[in-house]
Amino acid sequence: MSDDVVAVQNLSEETRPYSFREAKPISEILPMADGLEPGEKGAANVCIAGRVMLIRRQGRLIFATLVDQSARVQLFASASETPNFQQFDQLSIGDWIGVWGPVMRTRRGEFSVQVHKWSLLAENLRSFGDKWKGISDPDLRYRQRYVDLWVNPSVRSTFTIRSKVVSLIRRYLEDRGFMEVETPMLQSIPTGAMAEPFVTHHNALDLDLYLRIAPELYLKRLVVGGFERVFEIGRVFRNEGISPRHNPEFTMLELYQAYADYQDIMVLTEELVSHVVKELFGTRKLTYGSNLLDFTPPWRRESLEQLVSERLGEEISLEMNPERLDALLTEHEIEAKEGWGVGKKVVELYEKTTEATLVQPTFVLDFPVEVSPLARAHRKKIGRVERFEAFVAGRELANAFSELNDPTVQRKRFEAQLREREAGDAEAMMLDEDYIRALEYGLPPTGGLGIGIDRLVMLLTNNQQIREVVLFPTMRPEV
RNA sequence: GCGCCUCUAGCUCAAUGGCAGAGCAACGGACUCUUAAUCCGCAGGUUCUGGGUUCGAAUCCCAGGGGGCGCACCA
Repeated sequence: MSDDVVAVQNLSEETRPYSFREAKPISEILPMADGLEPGEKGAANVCIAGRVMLIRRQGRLIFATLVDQSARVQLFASASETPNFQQFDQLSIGDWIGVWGPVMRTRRGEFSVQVHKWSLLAENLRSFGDKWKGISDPDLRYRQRYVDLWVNPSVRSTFTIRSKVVSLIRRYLEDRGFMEVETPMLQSIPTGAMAEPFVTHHNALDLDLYLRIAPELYLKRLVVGGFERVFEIGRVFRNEGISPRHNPEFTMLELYQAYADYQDIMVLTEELVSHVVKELFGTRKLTYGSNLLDFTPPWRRESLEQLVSERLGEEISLEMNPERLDALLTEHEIEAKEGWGVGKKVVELYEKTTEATLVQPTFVLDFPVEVSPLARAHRKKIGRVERFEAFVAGRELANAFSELNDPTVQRKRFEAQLREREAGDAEAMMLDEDYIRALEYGLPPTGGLGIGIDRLVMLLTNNQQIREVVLFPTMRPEV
């Protein structure tokens, strides 16, 4: 035994160990149950640590359930063999202890660790809630996630999966030659998406700065700079309403691949997502709500106009009769705002009527140029851009395009956005002069992709609420 | 931002105009093979806050606060 394991003389602060590093994960000792008969004690001693989450006192015999990150196991403490038995008897649910002793099977057959030596690592002074129901009040769960994680095992599982998802994506992209980079979160021109930013202030520069709403323009600058495959997984911030599907800060994956177009990115997207699903669950199918989703490539590819036409049973296109389009908007209770062009109206109609019906993974292609200021014009279809959104279970999973790389056209697109901004649209995209300058140096043909990690994790963990996949969702401060 | 719902002991919940309760947790005691759930005992409250109606309010009304859901916005 090392010096780490301090013999327990009493439970005072001074005797508590500063480390307990020889503890093994409980999951590693569980296989030692093999071959043990009920009532039999094993030969080997083990050392484990964790929280006491249940205690069953039988007088001079105590059963407890010790839980660590990996698993749980029963502790068996007897007055005759456990030192400081009286103190052990006084343990509370939630106390952290380290234990040393042989494995065994109780007479009833439960695999256990006998407590031959133990140490209080940290005391729990508070309640972990109802022994059976734990805590369920959402407010309490989000504010005190450290309790939620102990009393609701599925919560721990959700965040374990989240971590694996990010890790799998990172490894997948690195294996394909992508380089991970970090770009500014504090930006003087918050652009690259349509959203309202958070404002902050830098004192030394006496300068208002904005929390980024997207890393997009910086990542494309890096492609101009010669990094041909870059990605960033990071937080973005949007000053908008909070809802079951929106948290003010959320995590985006963005990637850019030189010499690729949106067709290449489509293949990358379906392969990336189906790879993650396969690695996590061993299959490319998964249940979300009442739907069985099949991520096996290739996913359906269909133009936005075709999809909305199918849905409504009549031809919808940018070239359709404008009066008929307006009539359809009215029919579907969409109130057209000042300045909406045909493209915006068609997209609104699509969003209102069609998006929710796209259950199986679907690539929605070729958006109107009007709603896509950073995407490159379609090589064949006038008025459209080479852009797709991936939809799954009625929700947007990814947004991607062949990147617009003509500085003159880009300037005109920004100027159109500026006019919308002046007309009162606070979320219209802002002009970034340096980005235009970067394009003037030459951006090769490039495909780009954005995936909302939180939404992806919701899908993969069968959660309908973003707060279930964000460890500490944004809340008002406690009063 | 708008609408609807909700807030009772540390936790999970009862009590719907008439004495604020239970289970779990806590606390005291008993118990050497238990499995969320032994037995006995003991405590535990600004019923979110502030007004109002009423003989009487956890309950009805008004305002405020926290939370949830829907809409809007978006990813």
